[in-house]
Amino acid sequence: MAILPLDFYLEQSVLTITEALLGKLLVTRFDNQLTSGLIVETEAYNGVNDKGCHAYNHRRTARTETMYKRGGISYIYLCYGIHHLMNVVTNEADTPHAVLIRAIEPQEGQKTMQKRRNKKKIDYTLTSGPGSMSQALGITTAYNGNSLRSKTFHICDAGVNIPAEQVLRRPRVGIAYAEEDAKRPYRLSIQGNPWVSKAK
DNA sequence: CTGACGATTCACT
DNA sequence: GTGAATCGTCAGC
Repeated sequence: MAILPLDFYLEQSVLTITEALLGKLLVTRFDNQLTSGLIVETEAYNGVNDKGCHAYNHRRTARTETMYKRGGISYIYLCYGIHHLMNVVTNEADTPHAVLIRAIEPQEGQKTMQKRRNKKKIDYTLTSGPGSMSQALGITTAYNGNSLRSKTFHICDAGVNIPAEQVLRRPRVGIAYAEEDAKRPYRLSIQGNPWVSKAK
């Protein structure tokens, strides 16, 4: 399967990429354990004018520096001291756009994911929600800033096409501080897919 | 140096 | 439905 080319990540509109990532395959091969899943839920963070974005108003700190790099890499940070949240950095350097990957539909390595998640049974909570998804794929802040076009960490075109009418658009949650920007329909998912995280 | 807090999840009532 | 977990980040002093 074809790893997405650099050009895919340099598109100007982060919303376009947020939609295009639905149906793509996210793959990790950490600790020699192959795990992968189809992306079913994404969220756009639209740079310096988006109050929900860590880089709002050109905020530039050690943490946000990753988002200011050229697209095609990961931006991973620790949330609530527990959860490793993974984003896809897009656009050219100095344009801090990112797409949060919120949920996947498991493909390869489901046993490994189950073990990492410490679950007795596989159910829809295995990879649903950004913290859970990262845990299942073994993604941690240790991989922050890494290329998404490497052997061990990449996104491929799985030949799955999601028609526009199957794309559900909802407001982002958990960012009340973003005020009016919190209401924007930046949270995208595949309509009817059971692996999408529960809307709050 | 200090303290408040978070792009969440889970156990428990 | 409610609250705890848990620690890096960031603004302010």
